[in-house]
Amino acid sequence: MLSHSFYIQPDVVSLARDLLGKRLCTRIDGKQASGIITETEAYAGTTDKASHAYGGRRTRRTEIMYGEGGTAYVYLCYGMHSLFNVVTNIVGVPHAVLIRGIQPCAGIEIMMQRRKKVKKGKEFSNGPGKIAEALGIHFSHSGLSLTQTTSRISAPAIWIEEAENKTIPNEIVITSRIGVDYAGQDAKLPYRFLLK
DNA sequence: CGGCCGATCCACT
DNA sequence: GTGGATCGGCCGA
Repeated sequence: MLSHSFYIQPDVVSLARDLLGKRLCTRIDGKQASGIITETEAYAGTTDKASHAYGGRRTRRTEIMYGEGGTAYVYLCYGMHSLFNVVTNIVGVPHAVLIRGIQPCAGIEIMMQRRKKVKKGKEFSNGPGKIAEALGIHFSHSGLSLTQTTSRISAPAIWIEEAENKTIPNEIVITSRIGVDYAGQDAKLPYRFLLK
């Protein structure tokens, strides 16, 4: 499991890149599931027009981002999708990384069950709403620690760990972020990272 | 309190 | 490529 020190790194953009190839795991409703992170986006806090925390905006929803790095920021989008983000940096700096894609690893059966509307053969983990649904992550999980054990179980409900396979830098594709046209010039920033 | 909108997904053409 | 689903959050009055 990645340690607290990983999440409090000051550069959210390089941290987003470094999350590629790591394994995102959940143990929710007694079911374990995991996948290798294949797509991320960095959201750079108060100076980033695409961020919910742009301009220092603080609300009950965004308050989670102002907390210590290493917690989950999950919010409802379009009235029906939960989007999972990793909060980074120190208290008071509202940086976050949106997880947009995984390659299913363990618990594929339960993930397909959770995404049962999708016909067989269709992709079911290549978008931020899809991966949260497949992994059982809900916006009510916002604020959960990714590093601290809760109650008697041996791991958090959601955590990230190193994977065996090595990420090769030249297999990483960098583009602008998706769905943030409202952010003006900031929509063009090279803050999206994908594994080929 | 009313109204608008969104870090999306899916079905259909 | 287009449009509908669907509702919490945010803002202005």
